[in-house]
Amino acid sequence: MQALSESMNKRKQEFVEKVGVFFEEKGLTPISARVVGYLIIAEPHYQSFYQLTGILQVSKGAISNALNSLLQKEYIQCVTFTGDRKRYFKVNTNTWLNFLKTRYSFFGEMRHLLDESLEIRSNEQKEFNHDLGEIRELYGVFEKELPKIISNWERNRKND
Amino acid sequence: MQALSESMNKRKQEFVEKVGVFFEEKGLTPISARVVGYLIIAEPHYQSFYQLTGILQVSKGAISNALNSLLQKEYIQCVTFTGDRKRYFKVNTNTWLNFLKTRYSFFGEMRHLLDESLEIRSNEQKEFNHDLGEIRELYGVFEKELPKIISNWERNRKND
DNA sequence: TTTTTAGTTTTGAAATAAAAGAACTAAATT
DNA sequence: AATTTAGTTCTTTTATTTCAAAACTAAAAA
Repeated sequence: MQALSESMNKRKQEFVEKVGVFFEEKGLTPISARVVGYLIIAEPHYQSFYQLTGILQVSKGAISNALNSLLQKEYIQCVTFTGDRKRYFKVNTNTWLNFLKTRYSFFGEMRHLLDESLEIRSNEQKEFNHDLGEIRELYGVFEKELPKIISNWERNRKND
Repeated sequence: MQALSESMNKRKQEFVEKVGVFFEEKGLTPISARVVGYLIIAEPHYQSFYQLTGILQVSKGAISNALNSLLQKEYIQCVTFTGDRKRYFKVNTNTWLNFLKTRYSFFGEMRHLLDESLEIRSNEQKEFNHDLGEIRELYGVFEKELPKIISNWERNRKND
């Protein structure tokens, strides 16, 4: 079992901080965001509940909530080892792919909202309606092209 | 000057509500999000401070803050008319294009964070490092392809 | 000059959210 | 059976956010 006081070097600390800010902006709580940041650079890349409370200096309750919410969002997953009761947590690399999928669902939702707005609007203000229509088009293009980029990449990946 | 009690029909109200939820998820406050929702379907597509307080039933202070924060984020812009002291607000269609640019800056930031994590990590845990590297690749591809999609669309647009 | 208009800023209340800490629980160990 | 481990859940504290209401301000109109 590692010492609770085990700490990170400056570069790692700054990295955790930076990823923390990034994912806070994306809607995670500060602690969840820092857990993700730390797990990206942790060695080994899986860390126990206990290690996380120690290295991030937060309460058990807070880590428990953070880990469970991250598990539920599939940012992380857990692994276990025979003869060790503890659960270890690591970032779910597949989910980082899913992030991209979420992002293209954003384009779809956006396109849909713009469709609906055009249905609602009269056809006065033609110029404004035209602008909305153009943007709708662009979101539609994204919606169509992004999956292609992903599946292209997936195909190349298999041929490694 | 329009009556303060002017109200929306059900469909419009639901639309405002829906866009409201959507943009709240993206980090706007409820009132800001509803302002955006309303401006998308408002006729005319520009609306005054006073009209917004009336139709959305919120205080002047709240609208003032909402409008200023939306202006700063460039979700909206204001227009004026000669002989009318009031400022009118409308959604900034250019910014909806910028949203996409913001989104591809996301891919760049993400790619950058993954680069840095690979620098920090030792080359033990080769498999995990390999996974991170692959994801980094994909984000890199997005970072490169999205601008192409946008400029393609911009080219077609001019040729209308 | 006084009043009105078109907002802004300040104040404060209410709601919500994040996290600490303590009490709890279920499984494993002794 | 008693204790330890590995967490979870509950309670409380603190901080932050969101908004209404009222006080304020600067420009325009009367």
